[in-house]
Amino acid sequence: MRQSRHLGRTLREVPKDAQTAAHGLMIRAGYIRQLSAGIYVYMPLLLRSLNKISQIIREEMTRAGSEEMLMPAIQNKELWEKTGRWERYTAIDGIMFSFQDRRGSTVCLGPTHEEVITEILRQEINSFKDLPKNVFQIQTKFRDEIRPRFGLMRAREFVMKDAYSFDLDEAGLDVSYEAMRLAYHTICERIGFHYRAVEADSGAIGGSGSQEFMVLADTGEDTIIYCDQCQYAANQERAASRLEQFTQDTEERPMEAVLGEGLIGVEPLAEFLGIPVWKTTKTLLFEADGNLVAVMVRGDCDVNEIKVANFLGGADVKLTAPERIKELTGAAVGYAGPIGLPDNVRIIADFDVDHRVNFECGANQTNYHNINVNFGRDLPLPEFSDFKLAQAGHQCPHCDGTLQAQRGIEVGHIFKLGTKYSEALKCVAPDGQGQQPPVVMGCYGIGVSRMAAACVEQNHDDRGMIWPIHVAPYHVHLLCLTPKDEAVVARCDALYQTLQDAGVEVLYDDRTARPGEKFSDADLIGLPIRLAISKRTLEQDCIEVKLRKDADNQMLSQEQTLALIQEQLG
RNA sequence: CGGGGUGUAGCUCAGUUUGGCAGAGCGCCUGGUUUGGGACCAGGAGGCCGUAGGUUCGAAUCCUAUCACCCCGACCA
Repeated sequence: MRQSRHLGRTLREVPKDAQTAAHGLMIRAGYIRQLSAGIYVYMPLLLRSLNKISQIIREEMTRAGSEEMLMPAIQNKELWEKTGRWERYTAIDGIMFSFQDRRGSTVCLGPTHEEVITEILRQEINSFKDLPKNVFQIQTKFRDEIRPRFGLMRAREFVMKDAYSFDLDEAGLDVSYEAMRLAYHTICERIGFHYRAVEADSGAIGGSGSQEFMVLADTGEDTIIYCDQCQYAANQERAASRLEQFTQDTEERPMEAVLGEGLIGVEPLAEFLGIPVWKTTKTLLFEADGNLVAVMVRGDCDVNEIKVANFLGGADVKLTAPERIKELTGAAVGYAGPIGLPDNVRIIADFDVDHRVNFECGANQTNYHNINVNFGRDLPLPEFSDFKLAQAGHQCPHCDGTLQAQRGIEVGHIFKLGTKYSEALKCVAPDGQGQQPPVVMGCYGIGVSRMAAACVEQNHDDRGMIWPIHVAPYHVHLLCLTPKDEAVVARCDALYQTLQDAGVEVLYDDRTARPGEKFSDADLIGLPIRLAISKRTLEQDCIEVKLRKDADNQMLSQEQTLALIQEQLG
């Protein structure tokens, strides 16, 4: 492509809307233009990268036995009502765009396609012999995100690959899931990501097992918890951890309420009371689908709200408002405790709250703290489960290692869905013996446009992008540095043709700009191989070659240049 | 949804407090000098000041409404 004809000019100044370095680079380099909040135009350079990422995904999905199809973006309300998700996605979460058509029917723009594909499979499957099936599509998805962010990273309209597997039983699902898992690893490796697969929470979509594929980047919206000794890695939403255990007092002391004014936070509290922080207890009040729940965790921990929600059967869990806390506890916020709460408050506690002798907790009275509290004597045993947020520094749940934390961008997520959708939509596989069991489903998503954003996020410097060659918009950026010199132009034109004939994708900067501007634009656009030709290189009968990721350039003959390009493409 | 902020030239922003000719830098166009990391000189084009209404002799500026975008929070396959 001749750059003089290319659409997508570069900007010298960073647009004010840029929220991350990579987001700013995408705008400055002419890859994206914003149309409205979270809605972007994919300019020619970006589209080429998206197509390459899509092609890699397409090849690996096909290789793994999935078949490509394409479903409509517009879906009808009735289908979503059958699975009970209409209300959740529109009224409660408000994430789905919906509107009325000419005839007054309510329709939506698909944020995901479980309903549609399950409905289709219901029609297509007549026997257990028709299974398994696995299909995928690469398509624009619509989600009215509450807070679009970071350009393509969290957009309201975006490109997604979604795949769905249909099996006779759990064992079949395991096979399908494993094939997808391996394909996802291959896809990430081919694109060139520095990434990690982690255990994940399956969230509102439902189901049992799930893993996320996380591209490692400090600007990622998710936190990954991983072990420094074994292979354990999980999204912080899901991660388990063990806490350091301490020697307990040998005898129980009498409980008492201690006055300690204005103590904010567990450290000052522990210091004031003369006890270790691990003896303190945080009690947080939540409303779960309207029911009150008090959650206790050890003072040196935080509550993982997702674990609480899962424990309560997928309830909508929210921290209780301060005014309500005052009503319930009779104390200012910060003094809630398990003793003396109203009867309608269900008390649940993290495992590590237990097995402590003479611990502290809030007294439900402003400025008062109960010390030397003991389960069984001062209050009944609450329901125990895992409610704490795993943090760096905690111990690994599987070995003696210490957990570490790192930020990640979720580019892929694979789920074992089970029969939630097939049951709701009656997608069954007659077994020939009179039974009609629902098919067992899996679903597998990849954020295609998010992958492009993650790629830039992970590969850039202060001057611009540094694309991995297999997803770069073009392989080579050819710069004609002296566009007024006919001999130089002729040489560039010839090389441009030669490269294209050899199957090399070239962006040819034939503009009448000064060399400095061309170098800056080349750095910004970030194509992996830069070739420069000028009067100077012509005199030496060679080409100046520079890899975007390297600091130095080299003068090579045309043969050497072609060889180097082939080597890079290999 | 709650709190805050911003809408003025293609981009980044002054000007609004205290009403009085519509501004700067970058970019763009023309001519000239330059020519390997966004060069210099001279000249030029370009804005219904987000939109609608109001106050006023006079509104980018004050008032009201409204729309859009951004940030923080809540929330979020």
